[in-house]
Order: sequence, then C-alpha cells, then structure tokens
Amino acid sequence: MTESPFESAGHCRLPEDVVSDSRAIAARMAALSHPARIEIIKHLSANNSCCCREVVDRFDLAQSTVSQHLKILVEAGLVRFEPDRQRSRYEVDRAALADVSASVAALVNSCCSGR
Amino acid sequence: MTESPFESAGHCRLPEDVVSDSRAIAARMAALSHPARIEIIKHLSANNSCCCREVVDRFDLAQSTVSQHLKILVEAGLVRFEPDRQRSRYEVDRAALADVSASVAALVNSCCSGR
DNA sequence: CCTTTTCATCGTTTATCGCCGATGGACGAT
DNA sequence: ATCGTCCATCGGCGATAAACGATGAAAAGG
Repeated sequence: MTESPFESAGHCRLPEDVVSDSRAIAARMAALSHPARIEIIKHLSANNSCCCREVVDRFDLAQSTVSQHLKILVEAGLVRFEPDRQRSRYEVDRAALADVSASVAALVNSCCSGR
Repeated sequence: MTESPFESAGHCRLPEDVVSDSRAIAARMAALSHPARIEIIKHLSANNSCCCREVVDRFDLAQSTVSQHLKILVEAGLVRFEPDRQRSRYEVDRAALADVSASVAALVNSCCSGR
C-alpha cells in the first residue's frame, strides 16, 4: 500500500492545512527538480513561446520525452498551453514562477525567524 | 541503461556549465520536493536543532524513514549534521537555504528579462 | 487524395523513491 | 556485564519517474 503519511489527513500529527501547504510547495518544486525541465523553462522564456518541436530540436531528447516534460510543467501550472493549428504553443507563466519563488522565500524566512 | 541526456556531457546540445547549473538547482529542489522534508526543515528551524528522535516523535514516520529524509537533506547541503554523543544533531543551514531561494529568484528573473 | 509534419498518448523497460522492519553499533545507566 | 536508548544502514516491496519507440489523430502542402 505504501500510502505516505502525508498523502492524507489523519496520518500525521500536524494540522492539515500546514501539511497541505507543504504538499503544494513540494509539488511545484518537484516540477522544477529535473534539469531538463529547468532548461526547458529557460528556453521557453528566452523565446517568448515555443512549440514542442522547437524544444525537441534544441535538446537531445525524444519528442515523446519532451512532450511529457512539457505536460508536467503545464500540470504544475508553471507553463501555459495553447493549441495553435497543428502546433502547440507553450509559454512560461511568469506569475506562477514568481509565486514559486515567493513560496521558497517565505519558507526560508520562516526558518530564519524561528518559524 | 536509461542514462539521462543531462547526466553527462556530450548528450546535450547545450554548454556544459549551463546544464550543470540546472543540475545543481534541480538537485536542491529535489531535496525540497517532499512534504515530509519541508516539514522537517521547518521543525528543525523552529527548534534550533534536533536529534533524530525528536523528529520521529513529531511525525508519524518510522525512525528509519526519518533518518533517510535527514540524510537526503544533509547530502543536499541544506542541513548540517553533527554527531553528539550517542545522539545526532541536525541543524538547518540557513545560508544554504537562502542560497536556494536566491537561485530560484535568479531563475525567475532570467525568465522575466528574456534570459 | 496522399504525404509530411506536428504532437499527444500508450506500452514497455529500467531506475529511483518512499516506506518499513530488522539488524547491529555506540553510549549511558544500572 | 547487561540492559535500554538512539541511530544509521540494509534488504525488500510497491509505486512512481524517466526514457524511448510506435501509433494514430489533426493540420498543411503537394
């Protein structure tokens, strides 16, 4: 079963809202915890938006792999997706990215002030 | 074999230093991309330092699991470890944490200024 | 209509994660 | 010396992640 104690309430001795907060942060961190996805983010933002093919051409990754990474970034809310003819337009959501940055900063701050 | 294109040089069409930069960020993000580890970080910093047992008592996780999480945090350079008699003292490295925050902020900034 | 391009998705394989119980080492106390 | 406590590590197990090739749908071009 495995069922992590942090997956659902009741398995942890902490208030649920605190934990769910950590879960939310962790989820977005997870999306950024792969070098390919960080590079993709940079590439997307350098150009203003890219289709999948452009990313594939730039990195030595199979098209299916790139598509997967893009999907993960979209699901994490860090990248916006818009179908454009037979292409797909992927665009960095700068606000969401800034939000992640703010979350990390908040965590760091809470750690420096004794929570 | 699997061997990610980002694991070693030559598999990627990008300058190695750039990629290794992304790898470094990704590694630290990975350490923070688990709710338990975020909670542990908070707990460590709320108290000034903890031994493993204190963390175990606080969360519903087996001692071996907590020890594992702590090890991951130490290896990521986010937590300092110091053996203290038969106990272990774990302490948040606030500078390292601030560094992570800065890295993320830099990534976000580079994305906002067109890299 | 047929071909090419672009892309998402499926299925597979391999590696890694997350969790646990068990084991054993190192101390401290009795 | 023996016991209890604290801890790191090992082995195992199920779940998840990461990579790929193959397939098929949707457009665009011939």
